[in-house]
Amino acid sequence: MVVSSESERFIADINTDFPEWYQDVVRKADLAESSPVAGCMTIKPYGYALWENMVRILDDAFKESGHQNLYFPALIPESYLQREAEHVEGFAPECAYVTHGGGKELEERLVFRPTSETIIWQTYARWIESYRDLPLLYNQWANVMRWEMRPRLFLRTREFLWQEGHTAHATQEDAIRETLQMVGIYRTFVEESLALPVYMGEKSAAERFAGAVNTYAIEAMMKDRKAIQAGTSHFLGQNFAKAFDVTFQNERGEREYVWGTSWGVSTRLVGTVVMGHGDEKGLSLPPRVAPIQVVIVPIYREDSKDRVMSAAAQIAADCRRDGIRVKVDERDQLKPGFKFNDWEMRGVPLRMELGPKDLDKDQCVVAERVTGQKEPMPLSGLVDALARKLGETQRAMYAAAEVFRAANTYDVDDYGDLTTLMDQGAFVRAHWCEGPECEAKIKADTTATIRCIPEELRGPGKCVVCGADSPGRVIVAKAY
RNA sequence: CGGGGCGUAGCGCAGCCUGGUUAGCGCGACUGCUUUGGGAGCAGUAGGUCGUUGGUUCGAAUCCAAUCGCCCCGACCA
Repeated sequence: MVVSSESERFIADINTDFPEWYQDVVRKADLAESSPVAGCMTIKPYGYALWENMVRILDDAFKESGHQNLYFPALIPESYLQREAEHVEGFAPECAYVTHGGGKELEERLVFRPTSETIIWQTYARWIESYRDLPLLYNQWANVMRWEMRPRLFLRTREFLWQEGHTAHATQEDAIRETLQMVGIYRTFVEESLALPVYMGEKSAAERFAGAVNTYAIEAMMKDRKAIQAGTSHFLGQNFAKAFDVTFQNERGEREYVWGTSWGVSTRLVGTVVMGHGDEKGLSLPPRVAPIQVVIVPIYREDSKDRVMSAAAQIAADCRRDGIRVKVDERDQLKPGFKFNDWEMRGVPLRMELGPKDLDKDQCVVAERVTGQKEPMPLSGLVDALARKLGETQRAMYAAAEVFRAANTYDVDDYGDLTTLMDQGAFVRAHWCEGPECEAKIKADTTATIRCIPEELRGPGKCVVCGADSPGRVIVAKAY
């Protein structure tokens, strides 16, 4: 416990003060800071590099599945937003407006997009005429604005970065297939690249996207045992097609409304990684998205400096050639011990210590961020060994997150047990009759919500609230 | 928007209750020397409209009012 009391000088204790810990890590790991405008954030280079790595992997997956990127403007005429009744009701309270331009008040106010369905469907109406134009599989990377009342860096900011896919299809089946495909891509990304297991399933009616027929989501467990929605995919039915009159002629020459989907993930994924893997030492990043995968800390005296530094530079060059993201910590005024702690706090998966004693033995010492284990490694074949170790770390982090989630997930059939567990923080798998009253009661009693309805938990039982027949268990948890 | 807490150097804080020289301390920054395998030492230097506005007073970081912002808990949310 000496270690944790030492650490308290730098970041708050993750076990006793999680929100403070989160703030400390985001700021001291140099991910982001708050801005002069309340609720907005400045994403710093280290945090942005993390986001860029996520973007690259996702963007590749979108393109491999046949999607193209495009870009719609940030400003939307207010009247567009009002075309779809449920949609406007859902978003109106959190819209920000542009009212003046060129020194004059505008004739029609412009909404800074809270999401782009309206302007996109307005446009799709002109782009789609025939079944030959379908499907339309488009995505955009953009910023959006929602005037949230309680902002937190990355988790809930008024402006954030995201991607929003908007597709149009000739048939309901195609649109549903697309909706499920995309939430599946998100699941693969979060599990394989962010090393966090998720529950994937449909949202309850109360949690559904405003304007959607069905919403699917992936939910991950954070270190405080709360849930975070890491990605969503919506089957829009023909709601927006009807609101914006988007029709096509089918092969028989008949007019039909198109079927739509939309899906997105945001910079909230950065907060998800922070809270999903962080520990008492700070940030801990999965190798696949870590901006720096290996940091080399050179150790030397004046007489051995040149020798160590040139060896470090050589190793770094070899790593880069094989696609490993490596950095040599050349800061001359800091002691190695400080650097060890600094890079651990910033979540770098592997640290290499390289000093004269190592060079004498043609080796280096490599420490793992997750386990704290140190081991000597020979310089010959080093790059392959590092690549292997990065892969092991990626898998170990997923396994650890899975163990943590399993230890905090309970099948519950008694309502009293459910409320007790929600006070402690946990995922509860409980039967639910699908009645909105029972869902509302859980929320009123515990502030927890039904996060999603996973397919793999389907099966008959009795509702944990009212005892009526239930078609399956759902995930109940407090959420971000 | 309701409840609670807080705004003093880049960061963290003391000073305020009980008004009074030149507003302090730690960390960080800068310079020099010595150091460097788990958070270095010494010496020196720089850095402040005390959140903002107004009021009380001979005199305000300190008392009063308003206002802005931040954090936590609730309602809302990617």
